[in-house]
Amino acid sequence: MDYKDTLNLPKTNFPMRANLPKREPETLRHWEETGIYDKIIQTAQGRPKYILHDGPPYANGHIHLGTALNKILKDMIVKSRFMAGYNSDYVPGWDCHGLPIEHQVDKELGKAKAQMTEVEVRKKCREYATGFIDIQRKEFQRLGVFGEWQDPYLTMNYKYQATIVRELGHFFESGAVYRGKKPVYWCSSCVTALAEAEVEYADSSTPSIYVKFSAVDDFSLRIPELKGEKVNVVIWTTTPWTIPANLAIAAHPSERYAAVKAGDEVYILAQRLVPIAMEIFGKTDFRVLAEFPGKTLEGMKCAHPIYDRTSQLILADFVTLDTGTGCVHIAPGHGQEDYEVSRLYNIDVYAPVDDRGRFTEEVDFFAGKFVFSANHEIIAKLSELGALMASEEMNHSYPHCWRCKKPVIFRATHQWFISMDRTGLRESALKAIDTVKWIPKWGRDRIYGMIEHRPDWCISRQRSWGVPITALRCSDCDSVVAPPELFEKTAKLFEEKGADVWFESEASDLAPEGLKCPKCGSSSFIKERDILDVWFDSGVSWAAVLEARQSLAYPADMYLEGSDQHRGWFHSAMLTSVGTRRKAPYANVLTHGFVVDGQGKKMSKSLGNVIQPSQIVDKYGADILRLWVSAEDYRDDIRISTEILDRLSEAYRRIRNTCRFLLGNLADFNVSEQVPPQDMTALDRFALNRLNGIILRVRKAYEDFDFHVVFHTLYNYCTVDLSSLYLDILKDRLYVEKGNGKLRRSAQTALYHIVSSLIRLMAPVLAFTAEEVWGEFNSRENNEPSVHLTSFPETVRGVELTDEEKLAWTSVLALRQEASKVLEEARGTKLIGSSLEARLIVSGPPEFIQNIKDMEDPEGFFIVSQLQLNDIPLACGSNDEVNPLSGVKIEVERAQGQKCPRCWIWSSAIGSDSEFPEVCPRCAGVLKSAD
RNA sequence: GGGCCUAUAGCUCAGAUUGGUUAGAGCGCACGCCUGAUAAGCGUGAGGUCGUUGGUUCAAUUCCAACUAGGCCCA
Repeated sequence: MDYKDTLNLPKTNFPMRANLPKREPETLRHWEETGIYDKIIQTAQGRPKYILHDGPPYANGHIHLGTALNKILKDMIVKSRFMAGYNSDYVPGWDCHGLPIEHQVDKELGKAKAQMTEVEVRKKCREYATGFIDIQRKEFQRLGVFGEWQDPYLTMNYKYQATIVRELGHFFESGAVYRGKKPVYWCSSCVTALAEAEVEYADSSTPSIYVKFSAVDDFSLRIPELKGEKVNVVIWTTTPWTIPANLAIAAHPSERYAAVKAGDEVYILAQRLVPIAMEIFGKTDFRVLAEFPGKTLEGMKCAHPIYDRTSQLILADFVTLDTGTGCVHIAPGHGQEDYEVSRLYNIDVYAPVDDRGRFTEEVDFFAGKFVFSANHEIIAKLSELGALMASEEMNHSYPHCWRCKKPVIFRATHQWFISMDRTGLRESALKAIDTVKWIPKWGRDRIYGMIEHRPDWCISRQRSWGVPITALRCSDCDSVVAPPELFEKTAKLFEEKGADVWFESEASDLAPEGLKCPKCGSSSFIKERDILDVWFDSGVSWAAVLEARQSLAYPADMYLEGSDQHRGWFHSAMLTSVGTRRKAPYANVLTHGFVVDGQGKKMSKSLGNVIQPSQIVDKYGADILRLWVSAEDYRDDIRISTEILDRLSEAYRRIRNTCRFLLGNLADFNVSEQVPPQDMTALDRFALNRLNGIILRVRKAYEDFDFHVVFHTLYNYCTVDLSSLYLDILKDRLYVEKGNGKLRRSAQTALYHIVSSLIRLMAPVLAFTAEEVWGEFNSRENNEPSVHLTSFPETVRGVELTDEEKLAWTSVLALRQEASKVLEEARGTKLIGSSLEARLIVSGPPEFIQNIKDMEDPEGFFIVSQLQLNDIPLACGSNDEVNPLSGVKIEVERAQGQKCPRCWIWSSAIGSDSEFPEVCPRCAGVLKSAD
């Protein structure tokens, strides 16, 4: 007869194959229909808060793996904090203003834009952003991310825009904001400022000239060899038209410079470049009078070659000696580096060029001339004045306008700044940095260095799509008029009508009643047309979101973004918060690395190694993507490849199948049938003791945000502790023993705790699968409708082990491992196939053997049919602490008797029961009791 | 070019809080077993000059430096 039907084999509806791409959307629908997130919020009422504040992704394009990684990490934190007993409401957000969107809209509009008003363009931008918010929201939700998706924060929301203006007002009020000049890319054909992203580099031919600046100061005071000589400093430039704006010459502080005499003049230039330069100048007969470090030159003055003013010598680290003379022509109004170094020396930002790229009236000889066409005239003038040492044409990469493709210029224009030092912002920010916990801790050094060295924050942009800098200027005296009432009035208007109102209204309508210029008393104003840097928008989210929403709190417990945000959002949030609230907006900052390919290279279209989240979700499922996020140590850059995903799929299947096996063996188990710990078998208690270790370890890992520890711990638990050890041993008892017998119920009690804990421990990572397992596990009990409403498991009580018991398990486990090697040898010689065909003979020291004798079912533990134990006194007399198996010998024989057709264990006692003569006594007993 | 970071088996991770005997785990791979978790389960085995080169030391994969490769941010 077939005894299979008399066994208690696993039974479950939980499918082995996940088919995640198909099943996950169903789960999502279920979550939506049951309002899972609302329930989470309700459940969390009254709990202590743990606020993870979302850094807003930019509302442009689809999500990529980096944003997916970021959102999944956040979700794992939010879910795990909820399960650890916190109220962790998550409000996702989007960054909506800014150039990339305006840029896209520009492209779509093409020439039509010229006919449109600013407000019309802004409307298009708003529509564009809204479209992508909807797309990204769906994409994020598909990943199983929970949050207030129906009420996210958007930087373009009217209320948010109002907050931006209010916070800006606070900066104005504090005196930190000023209007100054700064060079920007400027297209004189489009008559507009350009951002870095709007500039394309193309090869271009320009004149390159060497110009001498004759000394005004007496250089021999510092370099005695120059006594009585006619000294010149020689510069090199590829933009002759900036010579009229020259105000300084920069040398490298530590490089060596030489004073070279050729003919009756002395030329100063970098020592290393002397031979090349002299050849270019056509001077074959020269000698070096002196050599000195660049810093010797600091503060000396030369005469401007054309105009009646001086040009001072300064020092700058950016000076290189690849080309030119090592003496760099500095026009503070026409170059980024020139500008920065000039500020250190308090040199004016001078840019005598108008919007159309023409020299202004103040420029003698060239006024009204377009700068590029003035190049040759300037060269001619220099030559005429004897200042030109050499001139040649040169090909190099030069910035061009992305729209009209014409070469652009660098030109100082009026900009708004937040001063880093006027109100002590830098100092306060640096102090606040040390009140924050940076994870990993090098994050602190990184942001500290940036804030320590950053220039004043230029907050103005000459664009349409953003929040305007709502300041006025006096029409009569040009003073800035920006009192608190103005910001409060505009904020109120914005709340109601949005920031468009600034563009639609006249200055007179925007100015508060009775406003007068504090300088001249005029009441006629011009409104500022610049908009704010979008970093200011997202930077103040702590005010617009954390302070504004009841369910949240300021400062946040955590900001979590990629490591690039030390320069970005962490930075702007810190400055805005310190600037107006005097403290950091976050208590912890966690950073993750970037997603790179299997070789550690960054993903790029040109390398063709880009993987989209949707590809992974469609092929493997979101849970595999989530498993990937959890498996990798995100503090470094994290790799992704098909091999990695395939490995993870294997891991996923193992975890899933372990759950399936557990569920299958609990099919006939009811919680009311639990066996109390003291009545459980020793093996089951041992298993629960292991489970407790896992629970503690995993909970700690969640607390520390060590998700890869969560993954490795749970995965190893499934494979090592459960599948290959405990569950393998347990099969005999579960299948063969009496269905409702104590031995079987003891095992099931353990399995119940295990699966119940496992599901909850994995829920923050495997959000979909855990829910699926929960549905099957909980179908009889109907406690919580969702695993995501439960809490992390507590450790099981009453299964503690004494030190002696622990030691005994260690030695018995070591023996089991060794036994499997011996069994494998026997398998190799065809002595046995299945281990149940074996009889194991273990010989060893009496105390060691006693450990085995004390076991309740030693044969079952080794999964063999018979076990023979022999005491042999210890030869050397001492216990070996390191190796519990010293002096132990294991042998294998074929098991005696016959194979019981029911339990497959070999026994000599088959046939001893007259009623069931085919089976072993144990099975006979079980079969009888079943009747 | 500057700042910060990373580098352990094919893959994902441990590890040496204070340098010290054969550097661990799981997966994958190879081979075998089982066919009562079966598009599953079990076992055994082979894989690493701990990125490279120097230095400190009796001793370094572990400390230091340089270099190489890679990443982020600047220029």
